[in-house]
Amino acid sequence: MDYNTLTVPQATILQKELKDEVIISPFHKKITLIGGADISFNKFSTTVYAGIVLLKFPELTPVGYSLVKKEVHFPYVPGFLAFREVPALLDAWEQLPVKPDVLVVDGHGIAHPRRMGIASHFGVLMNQPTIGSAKKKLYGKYEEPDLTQGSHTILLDKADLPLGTVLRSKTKVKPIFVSPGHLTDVDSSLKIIEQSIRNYRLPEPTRLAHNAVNSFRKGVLEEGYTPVS
DNA sequence: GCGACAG
DNA sequence: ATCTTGTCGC
Repeated sequence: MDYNTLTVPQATILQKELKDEVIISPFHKKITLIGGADISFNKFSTTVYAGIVLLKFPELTPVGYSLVKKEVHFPYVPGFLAFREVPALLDAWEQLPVKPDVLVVDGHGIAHPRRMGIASHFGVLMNQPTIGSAKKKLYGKYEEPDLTQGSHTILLDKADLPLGTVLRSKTKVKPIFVSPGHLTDVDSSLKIIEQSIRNYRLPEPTRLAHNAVNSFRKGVLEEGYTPVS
């Protein structure tokens, strides 16, 4: 399936089909390896730099970086981020020597109009446990959490069903939006993200992935899989 | 018709 | 998302 030639109406149909394959269930397996995925690109360019970082858990020390460059033509349309970023992430994924127990994707999971955010989309395609961690809300309603670190409220859909968590990852910073992608649920995704926060607002997996793809885009890091020495 | 709107 | 320097608040 070539996402580059899809129209938004066609992409909507695909999301509605994939939606039935998303599995929301508690994740209780022990985690020893966690991954972080993100994309970077130059404004107005069709080249995207994708990356997946592997980290030891619970230490959160980087183990390796998988970086790939790819051409994309699907535009950024709110609600359809997956059609723009998933293809490149799949390449980075296949390039990994070992797969992580759970992957944190920069974006939303089921906290989406059709419950098919990029984290759910990727998870279903790869049959892989995923969690969405976003910096802004896309869909849902919530009460602002207290300003102290760790405070959180629930992100709800129109029927008041839980979609995810609005988490104050650090004291007095804007909250982040955590939602299950695939093979995880609201509680376990929150627990895993809480254990992935260190000294910054964003969890280490996506924070390091973001740093990596930016370095890659600037030529500081090279394409391919690179183990950390 | 009017807001909202991941990256 | 990316482009950018200084500046404000704790």
